[in-house]
Amino acid sequence: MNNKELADTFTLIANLLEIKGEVIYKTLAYRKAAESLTNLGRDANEYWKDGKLTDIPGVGKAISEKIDELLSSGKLEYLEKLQDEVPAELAEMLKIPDLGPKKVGLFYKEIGVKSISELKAAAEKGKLRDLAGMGPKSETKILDGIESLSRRTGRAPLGDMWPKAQELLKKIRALDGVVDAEVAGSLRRMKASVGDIDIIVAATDRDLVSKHFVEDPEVARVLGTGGIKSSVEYHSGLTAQIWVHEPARFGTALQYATGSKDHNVRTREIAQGMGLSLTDQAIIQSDGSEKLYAKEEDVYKAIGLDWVAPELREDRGEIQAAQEGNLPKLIETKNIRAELHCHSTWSDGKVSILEMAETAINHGYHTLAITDHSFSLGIGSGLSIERLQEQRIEIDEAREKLGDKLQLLHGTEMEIKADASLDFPDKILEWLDIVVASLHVSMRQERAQVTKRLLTAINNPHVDIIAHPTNRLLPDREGSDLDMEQIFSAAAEMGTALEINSNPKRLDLDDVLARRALEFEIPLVVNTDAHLPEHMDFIFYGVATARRAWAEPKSVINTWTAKQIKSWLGKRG
DNA sequence: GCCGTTTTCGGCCCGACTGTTTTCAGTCG
Repeated sequence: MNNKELADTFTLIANLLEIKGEVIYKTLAYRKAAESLTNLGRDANEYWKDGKLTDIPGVGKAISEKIDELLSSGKLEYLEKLQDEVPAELAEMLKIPDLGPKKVGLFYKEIGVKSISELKAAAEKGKLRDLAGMGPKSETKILDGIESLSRRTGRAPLGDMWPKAQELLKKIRALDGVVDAEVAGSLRRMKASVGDIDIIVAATDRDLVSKHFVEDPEVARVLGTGGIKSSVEYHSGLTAQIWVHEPARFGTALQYATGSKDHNVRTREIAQGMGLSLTDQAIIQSDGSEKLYAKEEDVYKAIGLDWVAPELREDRGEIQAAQEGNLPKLIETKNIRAELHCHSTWSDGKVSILEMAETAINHGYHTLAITDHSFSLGIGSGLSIERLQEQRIEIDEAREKLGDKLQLLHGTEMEIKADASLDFPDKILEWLDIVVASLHVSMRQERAQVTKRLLTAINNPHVDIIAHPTNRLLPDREGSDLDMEQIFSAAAEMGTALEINSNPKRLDLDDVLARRALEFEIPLVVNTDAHLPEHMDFIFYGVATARRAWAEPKSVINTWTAKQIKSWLGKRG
């Protein structure tokens, strides 16, 4: 069982306990443990083997015993017993908007409703309205919620949501009386997948802004609207909400809505310790008076913290760093000066080598590596050794045209085959300027084999970069089952760089693994894997992921000078 | 169920909105 499966198990337990009506703090403890396992960056099996499960934050005696049972036997008696009382299907009903654990529990206990389809039938027959706390409106709301669930998209990749949020933001900023507006929530924290769009608005006429927001013709359903908060669902299935505040409260409002929840719990604790109460409206002093903050920086300052970049606000140590003045000087997109993984028409890219080179120059880069696929990747029309040698001629021609405007490197994205052999012999790898290795096939092999494939590449001194190491695809395809600790050890030993692939469908390594790689002092590289000139804009998402991993420019090789990159490659053979 | 710079017991962030009530419970973020 991997971390995600453990986390899913504890999330299920939390949901079932909540429906059962267990004290809320017990369910919170299970959720906290699930969250913690997801953000761990190390395989929980490692902790288990060392007998150190309780070192994991939020894991104490009871939960560590459950992890032990799950890892030993793959089963959990506690969960099986719990399911006798509360069927696991009930947890599915929690996905219906505006329906929570109390109501699900009520419907189950009172009229035996176990599934969404049974709930729908009961609502249509008017069987819900007479239950305690229910009425005709609540019944209709549930039917609307079920319908909305079928329309909703769930969490979507950051790359899909970000442009939509920017459009919405533009619309809102253009409204009368709007002074300022910013995205908040997981979108502002640049999480790889995002549930909905949160926007904080500073406005002089707050009602007018809310009115325009909910009356937009693209709105399918108004989920709620009040003096401060309004939320809507668009015909596309996307949901968005805005909080409208007076401009003087914009700082606390933005801080609050950016989250994460756990980060906010910490900031509030600190405020409490100072006799203050931090809310989305203001900081309330011990005498009850309000202090207003228009700027987020000043909110952090007021509770003794340096301003924390949104990408770090996950309660992964950033609060302590902010207290001690130790926050990292995070990498920025403008620090990126080289692209070391892209494709041309020689394989599955859409434009010529020269066009990619010009795009790189327009991005202000000093170095570009052309890394077309190698031959065993049939779908990417990979290059044979002969074709690779022919490609060198075109590279040299391009070099002549470009002069000193760009350092153009001839490389490959070499396939690591299913049997762990590499596509090119060492002689060819040595001849190339740069070697990026990756796998695209047989990613569902068992852990030992798929790990061995990456280790073979890492341990070859001619391989410089491992691209998209886990091969996950957002939103749904999980990465290969890899022993990441072994891979990190080997990469650290060999000095092989690991990629953060900036394509928003990949973002691989993810933030958690990239941070772990930095702990091993492994060099990172943020590449776009561009197949089109426009793809080079993806760098924004890759850098965001690097920021979430606490990366500083010096740890990312494509922030280095052209000379430094050339010299690094030269030393690697 | 977890945790400790007042605590090994007693807390655990805080408020908006809605629909049901007639002062509050449930849901959400």
